[in-house]
Amino acid sequence: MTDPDGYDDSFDDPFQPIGTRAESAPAPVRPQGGIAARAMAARRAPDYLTGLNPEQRLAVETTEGPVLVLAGAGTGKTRVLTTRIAHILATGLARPSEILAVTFTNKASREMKERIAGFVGGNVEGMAWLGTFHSICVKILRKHAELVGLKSSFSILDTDDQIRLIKQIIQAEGLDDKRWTAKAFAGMLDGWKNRALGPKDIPEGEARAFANGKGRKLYEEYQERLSILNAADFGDLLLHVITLFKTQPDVLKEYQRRFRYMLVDEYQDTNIAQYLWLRLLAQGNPNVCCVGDDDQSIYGWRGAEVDNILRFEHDFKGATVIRLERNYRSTSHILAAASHLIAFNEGRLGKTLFTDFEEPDHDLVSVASVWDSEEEARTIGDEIETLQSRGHSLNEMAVLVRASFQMREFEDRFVTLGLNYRVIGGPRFYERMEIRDAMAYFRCVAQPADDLAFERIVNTPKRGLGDATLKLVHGVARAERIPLMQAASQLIDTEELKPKPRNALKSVLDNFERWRRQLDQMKHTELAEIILDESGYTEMWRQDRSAEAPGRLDNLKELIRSMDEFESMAGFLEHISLVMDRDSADATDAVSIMTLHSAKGLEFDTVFLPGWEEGLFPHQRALDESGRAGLEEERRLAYVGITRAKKRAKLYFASNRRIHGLWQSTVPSRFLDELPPDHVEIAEASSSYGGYGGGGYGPSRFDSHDPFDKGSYSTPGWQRAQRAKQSSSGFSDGGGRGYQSARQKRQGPLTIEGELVAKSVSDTPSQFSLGERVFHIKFGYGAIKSIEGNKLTIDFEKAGVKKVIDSFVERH
DNA sequence: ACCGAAAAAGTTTTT
DNA sequence: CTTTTTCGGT
Repeated sequence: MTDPDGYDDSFDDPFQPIGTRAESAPAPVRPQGGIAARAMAARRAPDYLTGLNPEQRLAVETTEGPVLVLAGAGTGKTRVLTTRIAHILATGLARPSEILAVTFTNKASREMKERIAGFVGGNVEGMAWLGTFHSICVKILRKHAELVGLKSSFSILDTDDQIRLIKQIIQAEGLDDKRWTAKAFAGMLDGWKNRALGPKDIPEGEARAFANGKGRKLYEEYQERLSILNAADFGDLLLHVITLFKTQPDVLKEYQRRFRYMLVDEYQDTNIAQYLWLRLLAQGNPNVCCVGDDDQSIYGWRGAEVDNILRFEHDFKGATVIRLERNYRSTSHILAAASHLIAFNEGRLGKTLFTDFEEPDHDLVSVASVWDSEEEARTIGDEIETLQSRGHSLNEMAVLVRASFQMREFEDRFVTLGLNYRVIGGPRFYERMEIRDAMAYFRCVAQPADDLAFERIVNTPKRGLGDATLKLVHGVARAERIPLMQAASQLIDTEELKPKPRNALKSVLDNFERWRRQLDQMKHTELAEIILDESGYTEMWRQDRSAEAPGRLDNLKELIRSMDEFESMAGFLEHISLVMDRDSADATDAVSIMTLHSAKGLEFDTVFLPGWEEGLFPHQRALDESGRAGLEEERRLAYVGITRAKKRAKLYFASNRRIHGLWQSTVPSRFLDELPPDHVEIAEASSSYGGYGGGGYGPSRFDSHDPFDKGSYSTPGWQRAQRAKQSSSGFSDGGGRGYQSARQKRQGPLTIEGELVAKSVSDTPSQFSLGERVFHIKFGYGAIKSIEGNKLTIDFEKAGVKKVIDSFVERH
């Protein structure tokens, strides 16, 4: 791309439309459905359309007006999106630079680019407006920065910079930064910005909730600081563009005119700000196509507004809604399980997935009970080995957990088994300490006014420049209104500093000056190496004898290697703030371990789903904090998990789990009871199972290990779903008394029609006394050493000292 | 200014 | 039980 902002791109489109467009003609405006257009499309019977089913084809060919494509899991969503773009290009309806295609992640936009390239023959450079919400906003903002009070060279703060900045503001305000943490405020800020609320717009209640009513003031101050630093945080990228569009009608018109067709991926994940952004653009042009699945909305907790997709028809008048329900991924059992489960949710647009993929020998969805997380890992490890020995590739297997702490147990087990695995997710490459440090050095060289970067590395490695010195520098900087580095160099010339810090500071500044001079003279990768070397940074890690140190050095090498792809240091820094995920394109065969959240969009032949227990999944916190909505989001997460499986879905629940160091008994997840019995098998009981089911709580049909007993299937929720499902035929299952009466007796978490009312841990004082001899199903006999509420510390005769919950032991 | 010990907290994640 | 962050002593 010759033009860096891709905006004033000339008409040298790399795509040659299949249509009859004259070479020098301006963009054709053709009435959709016009005879010529249809003839044009028909003439070639383009091969890109031939493999589509009727709904997919409709979604591709309905180019005019608002379109909502409800694409269930595995129904070819990405295919529709990319084919639609290819179709618009091929029929000459728009040029590549006139299509806006928005995704959430860089990964998604990269994939889309690749797939469009497949259609159009390699060159997708013309698709200047295919990218994430944020990258597109940056592109717009760089062009019009002055109109919203920024300079075009503004820098983008990442989460870490943001937190440190907030911390400074909180301290400057004289607040206790322990009582009012920067992290907490960052969370509130995020919430506000997700809803497109500026300092003046935030609700009074929320403004008061933080720091004795200083919330609004802090927000204002934070924005002020950002503008002084000529910086924007991630939320600002969107908000500034919204402001720009609202205050500059001519600019808005320009973009409305430019974007003839707009596409949004994963629409169920959009927040309010993103919605408003889209609405502004769509005002001038109704050709908006949003693709999403309300049943896969799992990011409500970070601001995603399911309402956006639920209200689409209302918001975009005359919208065509197309449902993609034919699933190309999973067996009928897996689909039945997922569909039955998700039917328990109320607020949904409703889709029913179906498939032709039906063979008598398909595995049922399996549910297995295990004693504890250790046995869970052992069982899954064994099953993986069995599958592997039958010739299944490890790449086609995944363990999907609810929370990351569950991963360790599997890693441990797989290590002892010598099973190859990879963990997906976790800290991103660019979030690692060493990468951020190195980046801060580069930023200081390339952007001398980058205070946050300077602060980060001024004393890394240790140079004897602590708080005291830094405070002085800060004081000068604030008084003179100059960047920290400039302030530091002034300070050196005075006598205010003691000789030791003074020399240290001087040597740091001298270094930066030297590096800056070398910036234009040598290759940026070479300079980067020199910087890390001469600053003593690499040496610092070489001295470090901790286990991670070698890995960190490797990461630094990797960082330098990745810089090679960029033209210059500045070019590298420009891109890095928005795009830098490590491409772990690992060729080795390995089982994947990841959270359910990071599994969205992926698929595997076999999916292992451990930890289906109340409190963990659905997670207690989701229930406590968001009630019904929280439960429904958890259920969607379960739906996402099951639908990742192509051939085999295997679910597990443990009767006992160690949470925060103490053993707790657990109840099988209500989601297990929401699965359709005909498509589920209860897996064989494990040998080590002691016959102690459910930890003394109410029964679940999964307490039974008799493979012939599929349980009663009569929980209230199950009946409700049955009624919903069969309401057309008037059929209703009348059973269920047995379970209900048992449920009323149980002492565990109290639920009323799926809504949790009591907390998980009982607050009644323990009925045990010190020194008492007790029996525990796992650890055997022991004596009570101490009691804290319902937590007992017990010295077991065989197992040693353990902490357990009192409901776990009985008097003896 | 730096290091070690104690205390606190401990879903989910992208840009 | 772990990991991370903070506090206090040297």
